[in-house]
Amino acid sequence: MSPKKTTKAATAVDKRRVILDAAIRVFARDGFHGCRVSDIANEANVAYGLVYHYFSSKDEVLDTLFSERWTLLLAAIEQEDAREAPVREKLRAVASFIIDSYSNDPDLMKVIIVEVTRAANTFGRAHLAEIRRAYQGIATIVESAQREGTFREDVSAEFASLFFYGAIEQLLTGWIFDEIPKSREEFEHAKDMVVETVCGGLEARMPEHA
Amino acid sequence: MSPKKTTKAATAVDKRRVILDAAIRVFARDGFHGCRVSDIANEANVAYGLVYHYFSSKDEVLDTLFSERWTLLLAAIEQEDAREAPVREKLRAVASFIIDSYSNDPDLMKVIIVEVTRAANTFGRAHLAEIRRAYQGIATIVESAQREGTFREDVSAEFASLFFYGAIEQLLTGWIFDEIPKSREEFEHAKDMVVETVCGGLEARMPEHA
DNA sequence: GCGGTTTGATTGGCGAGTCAATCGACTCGT
DNA sequence: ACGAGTCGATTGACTCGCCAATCAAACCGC
Repeated sequence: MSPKKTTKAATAVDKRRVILDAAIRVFARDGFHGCRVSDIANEANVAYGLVYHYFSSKDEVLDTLFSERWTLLLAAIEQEDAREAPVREKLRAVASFIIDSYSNDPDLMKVIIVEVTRAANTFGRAHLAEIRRAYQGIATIVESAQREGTFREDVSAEFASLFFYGAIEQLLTGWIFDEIPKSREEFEHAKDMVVETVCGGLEARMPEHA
Repeated sequence: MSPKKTTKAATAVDKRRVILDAAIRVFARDGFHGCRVSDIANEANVAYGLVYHYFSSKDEVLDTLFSERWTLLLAAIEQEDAREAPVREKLRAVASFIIDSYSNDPDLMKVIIVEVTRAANTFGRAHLAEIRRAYQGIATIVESAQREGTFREDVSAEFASLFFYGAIEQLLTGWIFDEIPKSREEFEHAKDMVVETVCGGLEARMPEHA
């Protein structure tokens, strides 16, 4: 099913990978609809037809890029979910994972967010289930915090997870469209701020009203 | 520049409007890229060419839909901004405006969010300035709350506004893709929860640490 | 010389945008 | 009143470029 160098090895590069990496750059630059398959082939220095040797369609290239990465995110969330630690720490780890993903590979994250996550009409539809799993993972983390009394219960875990994810996505969107500066420090600072804000809003208040 | 019925009036419907309304339905159903101009014309029961009589391109139809509505949002934000009232109330009004817009015209909001706001690559680019103005308006509201001590200052107004808007947008996205139930009560409840969560996280804490 | 890889010219269909022709409301001269 | 003339609104067949996808042939590595 999957290609590769079982025998090839050594000098031969994995062309499939080369194509995927080129696609990331092209999709990020021109958008999925704004580029031609030949642009991808060119960027990869590969013949047009080879793209179709490895992928059955232009869509499948995007699908693959998305799934590859999203799987990692899901794993990260599930791992935090299982861990024994304060909520803040868990959520901070999730925020950190997403933001680091962006800082390490802005193009890929741009493609995932702009072309898949947000374009849920066209593509997202196919990936809705995977996307939903991420929300649910976060919701699970929130729920356990509610159960142990750290988080208030009048904001449902489901909504809380949407807010949390939404805030982070908006952050990335800001970076993607150069609305806000991107530097190592900004990224770190941003993590603190999202977690502070959302967790702050979700934490159960001491009986201190007035 | 603008169309007619100065004399026409009465029976004559404003075809331009009919086309726009049809476009909302078609864009919402099939997506901007997934539909043909002829689909819009058909839905509007109007000849193909008429679309081009009123709009110079398919893009312009979408642009018009976006701007029409976004202008209202900006006005609402600016109005709240100017008003003398507690932050929570102002932000609640903004959240309310957006969520009500969705509940009154889900298709239009779907189009705006899915095809413009989030597709900032293609279209958003053109509307980035307008979109930014919304963020800035919200940020201004946050700033004034910081100045008067209601909101903490270690979460910048700029980021706070991103979180706030992001949370709301994610909410709409959830509704758009049927991830969460949509009923009058859900909408109201959702407003409370976003505002509670975000404002809760942004409010200055009483010197109560431990 | 066989099986998997790589090539790129070719094709087929599609859809945005054009345009020339018709329609019909309103004007105005008689 | 009436009809010829005007001009914007409306029509839909057609063009034209583009691009996803195919495919037959060349090209290895073993």
